[in-house]
Amino acid sequence: MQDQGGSGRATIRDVANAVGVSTATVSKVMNATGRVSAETRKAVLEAARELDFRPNAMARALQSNRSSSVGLLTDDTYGRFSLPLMAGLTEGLIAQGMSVFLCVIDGPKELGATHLDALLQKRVDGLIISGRRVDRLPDIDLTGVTVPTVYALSHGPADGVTLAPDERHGAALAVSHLIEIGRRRIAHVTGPRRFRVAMERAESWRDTLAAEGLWKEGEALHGDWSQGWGHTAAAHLIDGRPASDWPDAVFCGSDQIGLGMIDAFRERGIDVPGQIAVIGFDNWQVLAAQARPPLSSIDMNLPELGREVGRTLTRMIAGESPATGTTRLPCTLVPRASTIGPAG
Amino acid sequence: MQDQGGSGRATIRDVANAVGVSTATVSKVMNATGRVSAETRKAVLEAARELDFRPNAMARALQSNRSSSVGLLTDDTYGRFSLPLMAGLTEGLIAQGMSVFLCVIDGPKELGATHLDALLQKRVDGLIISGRRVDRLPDIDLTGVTVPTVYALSHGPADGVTLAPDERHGAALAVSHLIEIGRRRIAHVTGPRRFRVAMERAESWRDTLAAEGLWKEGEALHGDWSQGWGHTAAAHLIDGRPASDWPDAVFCGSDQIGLGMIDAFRERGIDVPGQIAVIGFDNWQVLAAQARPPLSSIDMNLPELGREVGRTLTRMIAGESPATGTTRLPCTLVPRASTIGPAG
DNA sequence: TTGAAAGCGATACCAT
DNA sequence: ATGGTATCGCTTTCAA
Repeated sequence: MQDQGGSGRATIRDVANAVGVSTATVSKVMNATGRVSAETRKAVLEAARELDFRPNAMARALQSNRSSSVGLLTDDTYGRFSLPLMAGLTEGLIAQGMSVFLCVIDGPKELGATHLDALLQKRVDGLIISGRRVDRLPDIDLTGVTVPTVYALSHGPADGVTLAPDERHGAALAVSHLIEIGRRRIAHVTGPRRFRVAMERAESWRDTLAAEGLWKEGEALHGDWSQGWGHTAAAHLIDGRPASDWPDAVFCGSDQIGLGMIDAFRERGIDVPGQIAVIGFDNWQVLAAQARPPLSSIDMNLPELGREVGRTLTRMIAGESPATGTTRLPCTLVPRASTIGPAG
Repeated sequence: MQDQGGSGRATIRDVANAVGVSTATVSKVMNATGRVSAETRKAVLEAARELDFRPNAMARALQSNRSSSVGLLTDDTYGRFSLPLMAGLTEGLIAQGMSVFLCVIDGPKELGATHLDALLQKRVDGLIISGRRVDRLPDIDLTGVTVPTVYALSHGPADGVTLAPDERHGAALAVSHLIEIGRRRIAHVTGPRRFRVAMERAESWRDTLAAEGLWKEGEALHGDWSQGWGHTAAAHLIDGRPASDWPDAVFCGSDQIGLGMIDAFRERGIDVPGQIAVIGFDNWQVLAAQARPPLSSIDMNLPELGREVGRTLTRMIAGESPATGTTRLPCTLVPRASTIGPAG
């Protein structure tokens, strides 16, 4: 009593029979290809609706050699970076009828191979490789894979196509912002040296300061990405030093570090941003907006990156060859009270 | 020079030709069905490997009427709950060659319909519906859809199959833990009343306390899920009251609330857990583990939930009819310093 | 043990 | 403007 019309199980032949035409004609109507009389078209359309006809994508794929689906391989179990990216990705691709297979390959090495094999059997039109660690690729062997592939966030091989946020631009945005609000002694506290993004942001911090001829003593402070490290680093910068030696702003490599920093300053009765302004990176809403004071940050525009990945992959599938190497997408400054104060 | 053998584009006929047998025989070998001589089998297997033959899943699907893929519809752009669930889901399903289409339908209402249509055209064998708001379903019209469907996290219709964490169990775990460490005046600060999970956790808090004959004054404090609310609620509980009126523990409806709480206590010089123990909910690692002190919490075991969703859906696809209504999966207590102190 | 042939559902070419 | 038919790659009887 639930299957009026067989819901979605009707074939093109059912429609053809219902109208009294051939399957070829129905196909033409459904794809708006070839000449069909207005009358026939209307009848076919009506029957299709009536029967809840939905063309079988498998059959179509078999015939056209295009599956209208792509695979996304990621080792990001946590999703802080992946999901916003996926949101943009699926949004961009669905417009062209493309669906995205998600494969989370956080686990034994063979898991990646298994997923990849499944995707290849399903004849995905394209592949996206994205990693949790922005600098290290998920562990998959792509040897011999001829499917168009885009690397997102994590960096693919030199002859591959990679899309990633413009880390240097983001860092420059942060530092320029601090300079604009009048800060001159801008410290940098960030993640491990082995992270490519940490080095890129640090370089950009240094370059931007140098371009303005500002405070150049001291180096970037490298630790992990955590709140705890922010806290510790703040102590390094402040404790046992005269206030005249303090920075008047800190650019942090992650929002978590920024939070720890703010925390430590508060404990010491240092006003943020009055005495020291703080800006983070990632614009991890739920953290940054909830901080006290709310933490200014740099947004990597991951959804937009995802959309761009979709566009690029689509073009590759269509036969184009986008620039190899890494294409950088701009970041955005999100000012909050930790730099501009409560007044705005 | 990269396509030795045409990488993954070889057909069953290519293999058959290479060996000098029929496609039927190759098929039998590949599927371990029918009788084939050991000799032939070996030759076929070898040729298949040689040619990097990968059966075309589209053709197989067309023939078997099974696509070996399922669709996951979610409106969780943020991913805090979705991704751990997906990780478990894909892990559980890939073992059976099943891949998961991810559809993020956070956007205009028609987006859901578009995605659903794409999935139906692709003849997914099953559907998973999961929401950001645990109590409200993503906005999709499933009328007339006959594909096996499982609801995860968010609750489906009464005659549907839903899998969700056992909120009451989780809350009971938290409260029992507090009681075990000797607390007797256990407050509860949680999210909005309109959230089903908020009400369930609050009820369980009340019931567990009542069962022990403990402090029953006061009601659960409902606000939003944020750190800010935790901070405010702490003020309610503490400010202007004699210390003898203070709770000696607070069970928080989210880790964020717990963080705000800890923060407020610290500002007031109240020792956690010395004077007041705090426990959160969600076990959002990156927040809870980084808190000062690290926040005890309740883990909803989302990856396991995902695996179970996979199993259930598989059974439904196989024709079984699992119990309708909601099946609850147990939570786990994750004790940290905010309840048991630094010593352990 | 092996193979020939009929589909699965849709598309596209070529007639009509 | 329509329709017959071969075809996509694989599975599955049914014969041989």
